[in-house]
Amino acid sequence: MSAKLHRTPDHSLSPVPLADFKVGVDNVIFSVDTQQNRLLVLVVMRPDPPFAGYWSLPGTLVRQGESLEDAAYRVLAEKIRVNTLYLEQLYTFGGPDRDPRESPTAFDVRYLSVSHFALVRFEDAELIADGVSGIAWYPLAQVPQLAFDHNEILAYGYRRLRNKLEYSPIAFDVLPEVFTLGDLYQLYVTVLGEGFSDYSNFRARLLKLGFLQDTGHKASRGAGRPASLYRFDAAAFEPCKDKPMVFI
Amino acid sequence: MSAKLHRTPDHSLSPVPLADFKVGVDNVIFSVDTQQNRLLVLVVMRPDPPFAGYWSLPGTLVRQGESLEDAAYRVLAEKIRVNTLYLEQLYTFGGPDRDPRESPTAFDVRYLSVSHFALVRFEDAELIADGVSGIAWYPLAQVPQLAFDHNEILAYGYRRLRNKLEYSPIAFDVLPEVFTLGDLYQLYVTVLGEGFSDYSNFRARLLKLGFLQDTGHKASRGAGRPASLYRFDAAAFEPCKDKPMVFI
DNA sequence: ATATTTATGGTACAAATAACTAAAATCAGT
DNA sequence: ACTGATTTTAGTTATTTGTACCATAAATAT
Repeated sequence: MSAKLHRTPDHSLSPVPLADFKVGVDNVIFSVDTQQNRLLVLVVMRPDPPFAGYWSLPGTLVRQGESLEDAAYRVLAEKIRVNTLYLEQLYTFGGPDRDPRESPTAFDVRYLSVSHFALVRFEDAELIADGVSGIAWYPLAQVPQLAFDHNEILAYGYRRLRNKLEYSPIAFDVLPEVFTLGDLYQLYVTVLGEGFSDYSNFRARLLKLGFLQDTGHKASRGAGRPASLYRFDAAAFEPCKDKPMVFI
Repeated sequence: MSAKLHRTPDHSLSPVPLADFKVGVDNVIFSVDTQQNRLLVLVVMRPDPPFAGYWSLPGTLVRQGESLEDAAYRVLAEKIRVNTLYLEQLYTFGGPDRDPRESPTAFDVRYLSVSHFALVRFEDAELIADGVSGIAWYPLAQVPQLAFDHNEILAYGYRRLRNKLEYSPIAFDVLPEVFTLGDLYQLYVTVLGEGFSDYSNFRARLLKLGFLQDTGHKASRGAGRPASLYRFDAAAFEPCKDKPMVFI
């Protein structure tokens, strides 16, 4: 708790001590099990203090020479093997007292978390169990109390997921390469609930937007007329950038 | 550049050196001069290196015991005297090499910027000239090259401003307490350009949404029929939370 | 075969948006 | 005090878009 003089960038000499930070990234990683229609969140068990024995969002501290995004990708790669994914920055949580390592007496180090939001394909995703700490997909509704302020971060991520689903083509980062319109609709229902158009109107709208290309193949799984299989056409999506996909 | 062993939270002993950070906040502070219909950004002159003599976004480094938001408010209060304003977190810029103080040889300290987005009423805002460094409102189009990656941050802030204007009642944080529908329309035009509804349809929509209460008074400034003065009714806005105000 | 299930392709109605027209209330100048 | 310019206000109308609902097609299960 040294109260030395620090040189600030704007003025000459200031008696106000600056905080020293370690910066972490914590990832809210979502996936959707399209078989069971469940929205899943990736959590890892903390073996060491603080919060030993608690589940938490997968995170790490940023290393020398590493960008925030690099760190976020690294965490992801340590926990899960995927080839495709979506990732963006979410929000930065940085109040004092958010990490017990920095309180109550020590003003030495602050821990700040730059949270990220990621989506992976459930089928492709292979969890990496390192034997030391647990790792698991949790259905969103059943996520227990997490370490630190991670429940708050998760809530923030879920809000972002819902918003993005409305305007962005992120659904296609979660679905398999080819999918039926029924799959797509179910995905929206699993994440958003039932508060939007019925299947028929959803269908009509998506097809009219014109970025779903029919593969010509059919999917037949059990009863019912076989559904056409579609593929997302990223180029054809461009004009639809600002148009909503669904109306919540 | 010590390569000591660091204790990481998740594992035992790791030879990977973590980065040490100073955390800054940089504010994109917008205002609108409703007299001259100009969108303005607040910039300050840097008296000291790095980037001495460059304009930059007003920023500061986070102090011990201070939250990110507190730091953002502090910067604002140091530069400008206002009673009402809007402020929210924008994005966190944290790559290595974004601050010359951390490169090229030194891995000692990284500088990370948690940018914030703020709106103030131009009439209320009184700039605080501390004599040492300059401070000025710049029309957005005429902002020169700024220090660090601040032009990028500014671009990000402007995108946020446009998006918020579509769905949030932030216009009323910039306008005076009472205003005419013409004022409101002009504000939207200055920020968004001409790419949306004409005045007549804008008017009809806003009035129908029902959160503008007529004060009963009229504004007469020069030629033309005097316009009714309105006030924003925050309570009545609630139901309109998700409805767009304009269509871009 | 017949019922059941799921996919597909519609229609009809209500609501919202965009383009446009006209009237009302002021001012500036003659 | 009339005239024209200017700005606010108040509509009308055509077109598009969203919603609710229905009919048929193509498969499976019994």
